[in-house]
Amino acid sequence: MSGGSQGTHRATLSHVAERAGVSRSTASLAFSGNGPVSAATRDRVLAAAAALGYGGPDPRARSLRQGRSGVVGIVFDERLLHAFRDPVNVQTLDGIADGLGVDSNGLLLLTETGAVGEGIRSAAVDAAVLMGCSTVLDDVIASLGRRGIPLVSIEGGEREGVVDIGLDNVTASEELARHLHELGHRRVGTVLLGVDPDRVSRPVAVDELPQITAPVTADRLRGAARVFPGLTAYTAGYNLVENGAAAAAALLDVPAGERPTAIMAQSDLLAVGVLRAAEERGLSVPGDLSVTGFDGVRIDGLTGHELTTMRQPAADKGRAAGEAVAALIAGDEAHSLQFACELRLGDTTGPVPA
Amino acid sequence: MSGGSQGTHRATLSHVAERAGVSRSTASLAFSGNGPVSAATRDRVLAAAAALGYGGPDPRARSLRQGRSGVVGIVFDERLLHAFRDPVNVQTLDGIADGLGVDSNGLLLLTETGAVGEGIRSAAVDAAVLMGCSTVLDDVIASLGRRGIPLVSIEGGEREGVVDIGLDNVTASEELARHLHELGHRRVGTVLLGVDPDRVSRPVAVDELPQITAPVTADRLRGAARVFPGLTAYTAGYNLVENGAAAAAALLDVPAGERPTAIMAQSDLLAVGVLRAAEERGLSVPGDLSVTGFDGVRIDGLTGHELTTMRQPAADKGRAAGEAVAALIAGDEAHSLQFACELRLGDTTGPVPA
DNA sequence: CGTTTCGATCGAATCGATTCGACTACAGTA
DNA sequence: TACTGTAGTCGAATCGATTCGATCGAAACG
Repeated sequence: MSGGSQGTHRATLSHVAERAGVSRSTASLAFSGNGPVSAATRDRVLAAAAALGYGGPDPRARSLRQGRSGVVGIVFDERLLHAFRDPVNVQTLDGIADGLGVDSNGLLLLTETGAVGEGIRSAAVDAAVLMGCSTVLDDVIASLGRRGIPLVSIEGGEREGVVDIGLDNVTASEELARHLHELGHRRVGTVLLGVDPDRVSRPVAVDELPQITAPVTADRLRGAARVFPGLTAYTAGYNLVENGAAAAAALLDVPAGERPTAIMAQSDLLAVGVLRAAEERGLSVPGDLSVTGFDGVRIDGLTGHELTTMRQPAADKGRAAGEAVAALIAGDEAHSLQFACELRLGDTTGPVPA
Repeated sequence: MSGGSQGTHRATLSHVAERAGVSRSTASLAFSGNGPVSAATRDRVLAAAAALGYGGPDPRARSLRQGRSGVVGIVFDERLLHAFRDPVNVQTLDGIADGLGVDSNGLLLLTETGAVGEGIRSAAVDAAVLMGCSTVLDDVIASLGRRGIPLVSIEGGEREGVVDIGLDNVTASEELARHLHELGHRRVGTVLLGVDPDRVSRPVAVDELPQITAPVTADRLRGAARVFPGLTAYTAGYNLVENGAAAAAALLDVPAGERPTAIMAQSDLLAVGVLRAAEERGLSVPGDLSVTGFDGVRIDGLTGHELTTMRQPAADKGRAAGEAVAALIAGDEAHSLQFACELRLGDTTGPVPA
């Protein structure tokens, strides 16, 4: 099979109109159904189109004239591979598609890979959803804002001119911490999501909190620190199981007396990594170590444990974002929104070891 | 935070040109850098743009004039939620982004949810990659073909005018089957991916093979049937763990003498479901039942087993598709391609029970 | 000094549709 | 019969850029 070479000139609406013996405007009406056109005329136009192999109005011209493309941009600050390995993002995306409804012409994925840089500036989108929250996006926001493109962020924190859809991360995280506290835990570690665009894996001091540019990370840490002011934090960089395991290793491989009795992972994916690290070290969960996650996603194939975690309504979040986008495009107002999480007790947390 | 109401009229290149005291054409050159423009002039233009809050050339107008948008459509025939739960699709997508390179302006996701129907026809894409293979796509292919838009399919089988990037599914599957055969297995079941757009979960007779519209499913079944002509097949509909478990249940819950000694799942996700179903029934793997998968994806959190499977180069496949698209857009030729899979022995297959 | 050359700029055509206001019949109404 | 309303159609303006060929001035050259 081969391809390429799209023949000579392609038929346009003018050709169709000429062949059907009507004006361009009438032909246009026949296709869009926006004006009164007699059945006979419409049939003639459609027949002419078929004869010429005309594939319908050119979306480029249409969107120029109408001033909108029906496309919504989804901006990530990492590779798709990483973004979509996280079920939360996938659920959110699905929710967005759902919330946008049938008027949408699709979601335009804009990523680090050569697209955010230029792509975001030269993509014909009617609105954009920001799924990352790195500072790289500041440029994007300014650029799109100047073009008058409505913006909605997911877990991006409050920003001027951007509608944000998020979670009650602080209180949710605090609730998890309180659960551990009630079980008697006092020496607690936490595995953080990325703290900055570099995504380096490293220890983080609690007093670095103000410098953390990712709102999710900062808020979840803040909530935990309310209960455990002296907790040890280590950032995993990427939200992947292996990074969770690496971070957990750093927290666990310390003199026995300093080892935390509980680790709060900022996501379920990271928590699975923590579980794995514990297993490798012969630590029983929750006997020797309690582990909590965050998100409440189903992780396929995770057997043997039911994770204690906060369930977040990712799909609802996405749907809300989609609806906000639709409203903004329609010229209506939309407001920032925070969803509540729900504690789900599993079997990975237990009383502090004696 | 709220939004909406994009003020009055937005600045255009003409306004910028006027304010900078140059012609529109010069202003355009200053932005695109496509012609000789003196540094002084360019500065004046950029300054005028900044003063007016001009956000750069309108992508809609640009794409109309240039005849291309830089956007590549990715067509799915299912919800994003399902599509992206499969790591293979995610890897492939990432590969596509990679293969397209930096000229790309992003990937436009077109899905069942209100987008394939109309969206695909009214989306300004330079080319499209077909990721599903249901017959729904036939319309799409015709429609896009008429518009002269190059098409590349992933595992779509040979089609007139479409470049296909796939795998050696038949021989790969046969190799897996042969492995089981060498271990002594004779009574074998298989869990199929979807066989038709309905995605119903049901038993499938081997002589239904010609009617299976999904090439992947058909080819993998064909390969297995070469070794085990009488194998029992059950289609899972969707490629999800729970569907795999349900299909496995149907294969396992039969009189003891008829129960298969091995189950070949057409994907790793389905295989995990099979493992789960076996576990629920107290069957040991590979003691009582051997299980094979397909894909060789890392399934986060799958512990306790190393799946015997065929590793497929999903990212390479995606990259090849991306490169094919890039070539077609550039007017070059591109050719269909089949990648080879590689057998990876795990601990889920063993000798047939005595 | 006249001519060529080249860099910088400009005017105008063009991409392919949508849409608004105007125009024409023709039907219905008083 | 004259008038109004409406369905159907058309012409022309418009969306906002890119790009080709022409023009113009100055520098380089013989």
